[in-house]
Amino acid sequence: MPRYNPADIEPKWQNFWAEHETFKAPELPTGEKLYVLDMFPYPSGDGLHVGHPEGYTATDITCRFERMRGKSVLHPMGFDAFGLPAEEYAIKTNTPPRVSTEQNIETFTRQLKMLGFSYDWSRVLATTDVEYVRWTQWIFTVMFDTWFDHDQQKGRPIDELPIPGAVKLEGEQAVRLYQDDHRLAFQSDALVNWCPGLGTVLANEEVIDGKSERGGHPVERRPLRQWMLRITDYAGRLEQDLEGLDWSDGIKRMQREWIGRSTGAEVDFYVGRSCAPSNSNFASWKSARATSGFPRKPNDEVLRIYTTRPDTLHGATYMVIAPEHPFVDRLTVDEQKEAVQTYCDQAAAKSDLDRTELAKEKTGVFTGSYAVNPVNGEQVPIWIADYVLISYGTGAIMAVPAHDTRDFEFAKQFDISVIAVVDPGEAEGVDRSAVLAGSECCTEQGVAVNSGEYNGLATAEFKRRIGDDLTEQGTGKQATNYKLRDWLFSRQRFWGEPFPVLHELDDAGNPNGMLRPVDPADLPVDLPHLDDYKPHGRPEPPLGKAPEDWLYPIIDGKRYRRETNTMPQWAGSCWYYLRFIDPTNSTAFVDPEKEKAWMPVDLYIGGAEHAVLHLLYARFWHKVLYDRGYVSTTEPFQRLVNQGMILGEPQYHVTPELLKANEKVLDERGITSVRVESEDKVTHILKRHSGDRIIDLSEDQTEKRQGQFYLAGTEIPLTTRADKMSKSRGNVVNPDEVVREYGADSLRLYEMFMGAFEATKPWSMSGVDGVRKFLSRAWRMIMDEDSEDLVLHTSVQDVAATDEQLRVLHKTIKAVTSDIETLGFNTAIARMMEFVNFFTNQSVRPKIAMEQFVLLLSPFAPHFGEELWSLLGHGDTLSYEPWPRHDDSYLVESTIEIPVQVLGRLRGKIQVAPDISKEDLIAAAKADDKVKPWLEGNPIIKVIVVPGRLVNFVVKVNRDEPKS
RNA sequence: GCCAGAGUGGCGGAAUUGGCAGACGCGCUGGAUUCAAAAUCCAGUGACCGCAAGGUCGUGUGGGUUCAAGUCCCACCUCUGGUACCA
Repeated sequence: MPRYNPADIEPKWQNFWAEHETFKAPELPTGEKLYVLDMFPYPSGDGLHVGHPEGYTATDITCRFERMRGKSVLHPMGFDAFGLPAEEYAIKTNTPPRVSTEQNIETFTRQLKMLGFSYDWSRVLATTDVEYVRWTQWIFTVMFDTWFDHDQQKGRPIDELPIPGAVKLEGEQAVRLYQDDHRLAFQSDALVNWCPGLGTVLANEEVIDGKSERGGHPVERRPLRQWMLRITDYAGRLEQDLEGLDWSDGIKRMQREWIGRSTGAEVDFYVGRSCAPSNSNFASWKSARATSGFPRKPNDEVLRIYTTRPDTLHGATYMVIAPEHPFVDRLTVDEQKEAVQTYCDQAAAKSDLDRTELAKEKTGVFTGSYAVNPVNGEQVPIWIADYVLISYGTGAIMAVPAHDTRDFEFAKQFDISVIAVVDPGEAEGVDRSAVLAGSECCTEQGVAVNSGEYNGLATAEFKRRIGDDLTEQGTGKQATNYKLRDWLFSRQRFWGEPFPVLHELDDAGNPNGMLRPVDPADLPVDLPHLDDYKPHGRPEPPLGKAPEDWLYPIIDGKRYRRETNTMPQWAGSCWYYLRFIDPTNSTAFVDPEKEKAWMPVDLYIGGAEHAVLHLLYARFWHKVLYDRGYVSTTEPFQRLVNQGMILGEPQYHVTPELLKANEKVLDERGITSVRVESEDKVTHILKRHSGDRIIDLSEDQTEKRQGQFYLAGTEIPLTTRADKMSKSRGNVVNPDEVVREYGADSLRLYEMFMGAFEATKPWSMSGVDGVRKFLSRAWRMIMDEDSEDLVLHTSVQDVAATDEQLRVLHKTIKAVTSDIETLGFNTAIARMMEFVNFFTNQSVRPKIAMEQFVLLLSPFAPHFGEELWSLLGHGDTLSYEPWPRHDDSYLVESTIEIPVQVLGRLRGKIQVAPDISKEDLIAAAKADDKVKPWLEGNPIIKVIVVPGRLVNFVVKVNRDEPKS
């Protein structure tokens, strides 16, 4: 009695594929190429999550489908294995990170293979592989060797950097320092995100709401010397090139917002040498500027600000500089020194979290000095306030309270005058007179007032005019700014790539500030063995405790100290898609010919959580490699699709109050609960005992009345909600268990059947059961389950198909093919279910139809497909069988059903020939028994006919004579 | 607060873009098979009224456009994600 038994057939075919290297990709594509990539997993200690196989199955279906359509498919897999979580796990389990990482990779590999993905496993890599690290470090040296030429908008070799004569005169050291100052990889002393909980600094992208993305530890601002990558130089191109990419609008928008391009003007306000500049000094400064023009770098005489609204210059009633601004000291008058000092100290002590969450009320302090507004010669007071950030624009602003909400709040707080310079007109929701009187703030565009010669200009025109005027006067210029900050690239942890950089030491053994990249021939710089690599909460990296011979290499008689920071987790994932093309190359990171043949990635699938991290960083590295001639495309990932998140099964929640009030009732029913906290809310998930396990309530323990769920037979209201899978909620689904119980093909099929690929959707174990039943039904459609041996069902015969059978078959081929092309996997499966429902009822099932069906199903359920393909009498794998093609001529039906509406409501249905004429169709509709009564006594005004779809009669209803 | 996306039976979800709402699956009900059960097969299954034929209502809420609205427009509510002094 051979039933469908995945436990037998799945390992069998997995072994077959491995033995025959069925999915080995050619070195170079033969014919049309297709590079399909999954976001490689981070091999955590928990093993694969059911979220992983969702994307992996989607790419696998696409690959298997396209292989059958004759394309050369590259479909690799690897592991992103450096970084914090792996290291934390290693510490927790007290194993060296390399050992625990390798164990985790082994688990992941076993699980991935168990799911039957058609990866070319000969290309597998991990970012922690020494040979991989070598090339990650090599790419870093390329970044180190590159400066960004803003005129050409291109990264160029550092020895092409023009050195100013003055620097040259200072000697070789000065030249080297000047170069270091321009490299894409450089060191900086800026304020960084220091996370004591993790014992490392973090990139801006890794800080969310003032907490670390990993672990949610608080993050504080600290000045520390760190390695940075000059991603801001590429901000313009990173934004622009999004245009040509086939990504979802959502992800593009998120990247655009993160890059945060804005255009406006930089304007110099005269501050002179004294704290209250005089009019005559201002006048002479202004006339000097008219001839000298706007300097690239401002001197001490001016305070340079950035604004997106140069049209509101006349409304600037005060200025603000950030507490960290270099002019704070010299602009502070003696009487204000103490107050300013106190304020700046407070601001420095504030964490990012304090600055944002406690930002309800504006704070600030007056410096006592004034600047002169270049457009009208007015003196305006200069304040210090932490609502201005040192890291954006010039760290200083002109404040226009009438037309900027933040400035308005500040002005109200400190009683500063408000002058309206934009008349918003009679717009809805705007109190025009209040705005003009300065008692309300309006940020909308409008027409200029109180702006001297500019009065009457519309905002856009004003901006253009004043931009030109400022340029001519040498007091300002158009400027573009980005929210994006340079990428903080070093970490004070052990488990990452060591920087291939050496610090030159002087005779006393101290670094002299000179850097030397490690020679490419000496790469990789491997991690040394450390007995203790644990973080200690201080910013000194653990590699500082490395053995002397590692830490202090001697080259050409010179002693160096190695850089002891390590690279962040993101380094390895920035270029892995390139290494997959040529994973064993020992002379280059990728062979140029192969790179050209396979790139770009045609389909990239992964979670949306990488929108501003991995996807931004990888694009940046790719552009640098492109500029330096190492890759042939400007963008790495042509088409990107984000899979939706898979949530746990819905669970029943009650509020803490209800739980307390109903303790007794719940107890009597053997119901227990699990407390969960999310954000600031606390709820309790109701659970019950099953043996010695605690599981979720069953459906019949609840009931729905008037749209509200209650605990069955009680008045206790329940909220039902599907949440992210987490151990604390007890709703994590383990793929191993699913495969054991239902098989890999069922898991794959279910993940695709759950709903739209990009939608968030809840897990349901009975849904897995449903697709498993479908596979069993499909098995029985072809195989005789009652026989002792593996024989075909007697209905499966080598005969021609009937017209109806052909129609069903070709309809299915057509639908499944186009659904796979658009990643509409759920509906493709529904169509195949319909096919099985139809053919199970056929007493004769043409073998050819069964074979075509098996081919259609095989990308979804590959083990099932291979097994039946072989039972249908084929000797080899079906992986390269031609994909079934549909023939439209089989799809035509002899009669079609047309709905007939009267006044837009369905009143009848008629059977007609598909090619019926309009007139005949109307006549047939009128004649229909169900339709007739609705037309009687009501004159037809209009008839709407949509050929092949419907007929709709628009009638004049005669109210006086109701129809009988 | 701002910016996206979503809200469809008891549940997961379909719906060629304005043309028969609820495909497909789960669950449920009834029947067949069985000593019995599991499995399987068949039928039914949005709500309400009706013996029935049939009718009325129905895609978060309220309005609108249209012969026709889940789909388009306006206002609002709820949920999910992103973002948060970026001048």
